[in-house]
Amino acid sequence: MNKTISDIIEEFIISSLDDDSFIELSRNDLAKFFACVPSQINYVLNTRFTINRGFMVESQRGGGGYIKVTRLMDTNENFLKSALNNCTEPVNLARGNQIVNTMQEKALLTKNEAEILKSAISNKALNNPINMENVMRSNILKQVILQLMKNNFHN
Amino acid sequence: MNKTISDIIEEFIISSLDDDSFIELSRNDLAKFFACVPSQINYVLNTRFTINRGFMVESQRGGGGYIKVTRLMDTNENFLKSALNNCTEPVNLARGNQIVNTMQEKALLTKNEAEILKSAISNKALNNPINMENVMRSNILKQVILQLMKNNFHN
DNA sequence: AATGATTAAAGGTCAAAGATAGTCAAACCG
DNA sequence: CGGTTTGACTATCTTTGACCTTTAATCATT
Repeated sequence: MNKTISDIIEEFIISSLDDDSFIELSRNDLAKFFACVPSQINYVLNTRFTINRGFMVESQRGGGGYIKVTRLMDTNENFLKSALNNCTEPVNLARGNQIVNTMQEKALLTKNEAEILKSAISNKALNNPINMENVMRSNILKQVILQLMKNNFHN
Repeated sequence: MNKTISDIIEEFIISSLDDDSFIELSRNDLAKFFACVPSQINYVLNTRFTINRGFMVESQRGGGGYIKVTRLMDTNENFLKSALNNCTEPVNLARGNQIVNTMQEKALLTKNEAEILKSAISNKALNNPINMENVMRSNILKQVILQLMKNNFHN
């Protein structure tokens, strides 16, 4: 709704990170640009650009000082890359579920999302013998919907 | 029937929910508008906008604080049943996406979950001409992983 | 030219003030 | 009595400013 100055600064920094994996900022210049006190920048960095949210902040004081914000490519990305590699060849049910479970462990999927996905790749969803996308798709959706019903209503 | 101020606030919020599935309110502004104490708003939310009645309330304190009221369509179960019925016959891409989008609008799927699902039923995921579960599964997973990468890493 | 001292230019910390929202129990009213 | 209204007190998030620390640049001395 009503964005705070902190929200706006956050957006600015994130949008500046679009292409590069890091940027260097000047705390004072940023504060001037947004007409706020310099410590406001620290507030934004401390509350928004945490490790938990996938960022790293380094800085240097003194003349020529700077603040460097890095978007972390943590092991999650490596895992996804390797999993994607796995998918260049057929994936059986056990292996598929294992991949989904690991994604959930790594918080790349919520429990709900993992359940949705596992129902999408279940044998039930995929056991269509004929080459028909629409049929396969309807099977997948059917399974997902059944799963959602189970999640949302207890019967 | 003499309406109480609580009833009137309830009606106001519900009418604000016309098309959108949620709105964000300012507790203080609303209280001022209805010339009541702010905690009156909490009373209305606690007694009228319950899960049981098909609503969800989220909020944030402090500067830029807000109250977000989401309507959880109680016709959700009916919609799922009808969608499931749809899936007894082939579902083309447009129709499939439409179903997923509606599930998202009805808060049955988060944005993330909807994206996952749409990538799972995309033409890319399903265009395998041979009757092989494992191949289809790996295709689906591949698309989902690509989507997750897009969600989690900006490149 | 080398070195040590001083100054200027960053960024950091923390607590108070400001801005919202939440809780709970007493008072009120039908 | 049961639902509603009110307000004092509390909790949480944001903004601000005074004071602190670190580092580069400069200056003075030998």
